[in-house]
Amino acid sequence: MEGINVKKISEFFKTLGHPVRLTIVLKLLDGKKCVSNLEELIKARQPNISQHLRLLKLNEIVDWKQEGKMRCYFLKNPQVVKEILKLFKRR
Amino acid sequence: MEGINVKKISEFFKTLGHPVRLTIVLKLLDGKKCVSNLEELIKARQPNISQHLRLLKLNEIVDWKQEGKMRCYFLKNPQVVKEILKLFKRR
DNA sequence: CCATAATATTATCATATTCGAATATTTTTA
DNA sequence: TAAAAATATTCGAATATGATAATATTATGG
Repeated sequence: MEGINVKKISEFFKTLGHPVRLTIVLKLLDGKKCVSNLEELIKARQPNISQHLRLLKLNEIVDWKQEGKMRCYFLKNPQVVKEILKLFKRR
Repeated sequence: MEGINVKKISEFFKTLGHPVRLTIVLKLLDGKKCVSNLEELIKARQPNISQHLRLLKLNEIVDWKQEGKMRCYFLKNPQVVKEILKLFKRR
């Protein structure tokens, strides 16, 4: 409890604590996707998706790489996301 | 992704995504505590702590039992909390 | 270099969350 | 049963967050 950065951890959870952001993360479990892919998969507008992606990036949940004219986002650690979701089911 | 209740999962994370609530959860890892205990351990006022405990209860993260004149809160599944925190470190 | 496709940023408004103060409720004990 | 201790609830103001529209930026192909 002493060496623990409560602020950082709670921000991490807060980041996952929004339905659109969580949906993005779940979609990315299938593999990397560029913004326009996500736009088709999620009921949200492009600027909104970009805003959420920004937060996911800030919290080190996703990263991206440029591919042609598209920016493709992917999970930094898919395994951790999978296991967190598994734990949720046992909560 | 189909059988997944995005709303419920994101609310679960959102609940953990507040520094005071996360602190409460971390304190409860040491064992059950009544509200006045938590009041001593956390820099927040009693009504505020009760408000956060209410959310933690609604999201099935904690439960309580009456002990004398005190209401003692405990984690419903400490093991899951421990493992989620462990995963955070590997994120 | 220019046009365009793809994505990001900003400003703004609406809504949600949070905290404190005041008050209510509940439980126990005198 | 009345008082006191412990906790919960309600309300309001301040702040934070979210979505949209409008605009800006960036990268690539021509």
